[in-house]
Amino acid sequence: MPVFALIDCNNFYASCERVFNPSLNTRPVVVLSNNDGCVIARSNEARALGIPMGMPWFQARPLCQRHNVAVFSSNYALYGDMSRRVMECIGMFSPDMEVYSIDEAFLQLDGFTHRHLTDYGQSLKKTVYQWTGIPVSVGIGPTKTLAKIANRVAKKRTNTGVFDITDPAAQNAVLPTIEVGDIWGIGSRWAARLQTMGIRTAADLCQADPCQIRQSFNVVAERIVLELQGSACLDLEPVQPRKNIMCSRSFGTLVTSRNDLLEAVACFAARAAEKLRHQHSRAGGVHVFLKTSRFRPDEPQYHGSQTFTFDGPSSDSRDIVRAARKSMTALYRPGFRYQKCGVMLLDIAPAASIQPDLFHTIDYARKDHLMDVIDSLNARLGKNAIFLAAQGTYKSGKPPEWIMRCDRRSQRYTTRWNEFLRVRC
DNA sequence: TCTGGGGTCCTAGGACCC
DNA sequence: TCTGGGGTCCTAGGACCC
Repeated sequence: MPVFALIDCNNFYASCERVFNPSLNTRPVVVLSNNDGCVIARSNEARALGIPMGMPWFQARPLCQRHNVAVFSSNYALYGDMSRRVMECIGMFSPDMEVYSIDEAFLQLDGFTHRHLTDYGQSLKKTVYQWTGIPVSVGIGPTKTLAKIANRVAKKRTNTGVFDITDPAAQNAVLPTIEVGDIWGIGSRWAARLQTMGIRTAADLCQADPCQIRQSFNVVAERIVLELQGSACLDLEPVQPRKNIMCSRSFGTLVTSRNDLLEAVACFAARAAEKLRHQHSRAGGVHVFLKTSRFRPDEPQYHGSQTFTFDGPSSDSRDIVRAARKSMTALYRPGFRYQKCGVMLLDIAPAASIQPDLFHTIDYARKDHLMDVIDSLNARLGKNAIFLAAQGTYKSGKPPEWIMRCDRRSQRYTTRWNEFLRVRC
């Protein structure tokens, strides 16, 4: 029988901030989304103050000021690098690992059952903390879904941060105490529908008839029932190249100017192209969208999108930026105050397997070489050491209006030479 | 004044094919 | 009066995740 462990970092973003700033250990900590829009991470103390996840910052602000909460803009350079370290450490505890998100990983521990699994979890937790400073919780179970539940229990109801739900007795004890909406894969819509069917807890869902759940919902829901019953339907997933690559941002302030939009969309397109090349793929097309703010119902609303298809697949920033600007030009209407735009790359395929058509004239070798040079310069000298002029050059000396706000970002301690932690003795 | 970003999978229905 | 059967592919929309 398989054994899965789910390792989940506790309040990951808040914990990252604390690693480099121990004075935060005694203060509630909150991290804001991109553009300082809303709360996306909270330390336990901030949770206890009743600051809900997703609360807009302008609403959370008075509460935070009253309670001396430390508030940070998102610092993805830091979180991404800390995540890499944590994952590297977790990976030493089993050859079979799936990095599930920036702060979670599954391990398969089938071969480890001769050890005491809880002890093994303890030593993992201790090692990650010692090597990275990040606290984690470990849930162990016979399926991924049960391991998720075990992790929840580990985090909320144990002092040790490790919980093993492999034993059926443990399952019988825990499942009735888990609300159906807290099960992995059951969102708010399904939870509401299940409630009306009289299914309120994980134990209720576990006892439901999988076929009937499939008929009422779909195969995904059926799998959740089976997983709760202990038959593993979900394996560890190998890392797959992305099928879609998106880059979008809300603007720092609402934008009216066509030139600003062209500059913004060029930046997003260039960033998306970098991600595309990083996974050695090419895209068949570019999708651009542009919209006004749904939170301003009093203002005229505009939602537009446009798809551009390449003659042959491309990963060349110049092609992708050109296509994005062309689409933006077609989308733009004067007289609106725009809140957000974005670029999505479509029909992504591995660069190596591109089938050129009989009359193709694209010199891939030459284009790839240029992009390699750009990417390696930026890797060596820092982000945007070299970029396309269409991305804008800050001629006026101050950043353009569309640049997102991040007034409260901490130092990028681990990825910038000039932002190292300084300690005064 | 101020409300994130980036993904995945499944299903139903329509177009189209032989 | 009477109008097949079986398949694939694509898209939009809806659900979910962190």
